[in-house]
Amino acid sequence: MKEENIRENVKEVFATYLKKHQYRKTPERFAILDYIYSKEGHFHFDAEMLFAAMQDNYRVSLATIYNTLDLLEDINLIVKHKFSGQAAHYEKTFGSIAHSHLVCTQCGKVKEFTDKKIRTAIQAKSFSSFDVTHYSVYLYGVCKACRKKIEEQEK
Amino acid sequence: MKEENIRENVKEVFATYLKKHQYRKTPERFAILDYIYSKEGHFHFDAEMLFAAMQDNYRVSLATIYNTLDLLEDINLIVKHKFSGQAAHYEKTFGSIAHSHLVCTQCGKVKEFTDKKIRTAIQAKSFSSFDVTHYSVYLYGVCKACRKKIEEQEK
DNA sequence: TTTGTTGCAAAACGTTTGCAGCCTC
DNA sequence: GAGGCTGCAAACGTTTTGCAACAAA
Repeated sequence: MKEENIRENVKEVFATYLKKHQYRKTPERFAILDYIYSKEGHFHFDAEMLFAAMQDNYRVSLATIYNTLDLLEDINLIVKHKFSGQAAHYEKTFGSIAHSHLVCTQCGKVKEFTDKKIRTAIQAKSFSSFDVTHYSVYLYGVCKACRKKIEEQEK
Repeated sequence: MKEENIRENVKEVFATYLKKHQYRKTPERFAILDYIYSKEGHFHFDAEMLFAAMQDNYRVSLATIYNTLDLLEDINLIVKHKFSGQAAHYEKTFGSIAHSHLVCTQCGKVKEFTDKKIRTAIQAKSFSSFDVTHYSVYLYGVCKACRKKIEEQEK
């Protein structure tokens, strides 16, 4: 699916969800969704970043951002990650391939990678008493830059 | 390795680490480590629980607990999990088989499971510019109990 | 003796909540 | 017009920090 279509499609998904639950279609909610899906690639963000970045386009309060992120998480239009840092990170899911994360325990940087074997192994798994909607894989370790720093320190 | 040996072994690992970095071997630090490794199976805990539970044996402040948990995380004697809830959860790693987590997005309950295919697929992966030390797999979804509740609500 | 570590309390941080006014339905 | 939603600020729970007293090396 093309980027453009996705951007429209997720709006529909959100609208349908809101209608079903008799929640209201407010401009704030759609502004937030659209901002997130206007970004290409694996756009990682937290609530504060979104708040700051959106000031230019459409002004919304932090409380509303949190509220809306919760709704979007409910319908799996975004995923919430809790890496080791303080703030929760979010990323859009629709139209993106399931991927895993490399998290550097030294500097906290996060990189994505995809691996077919991992994806297949996880998707093959099923449970009688649990309906899986999505998943996250985190590999922790030390990135090249931090490895170098450590080696230099040890000299 | 027997449980008893593990309990002794991790103390050595910790002691070696402390010595290497010229940190001090305080009774508080070893009391915390030993308490964690005195529990059998996949012992999940957060800082507050540990603080409360340890009062009987050896009194330590919350600040020291956080300090020590950080050190133990550094040497991978424990893993830190950040589920969607509030407080970070920890669990011991030494002597336990790598496992994945099922997280219910409704009630927040966490169950463990092991899957050889997933384990193999992840362990087979290697990176030229990243040294993996450990990993976490989370499958999100809805557990049986919550599924029932939702179905009843929809009637 | 030196200096890292502790306990305590206060501060910091991300997130949630209460409330008055607003705007969708 | 009714009631959900917003922005604001205050409150919350977890984690970190500053500091004086303490204790490991």
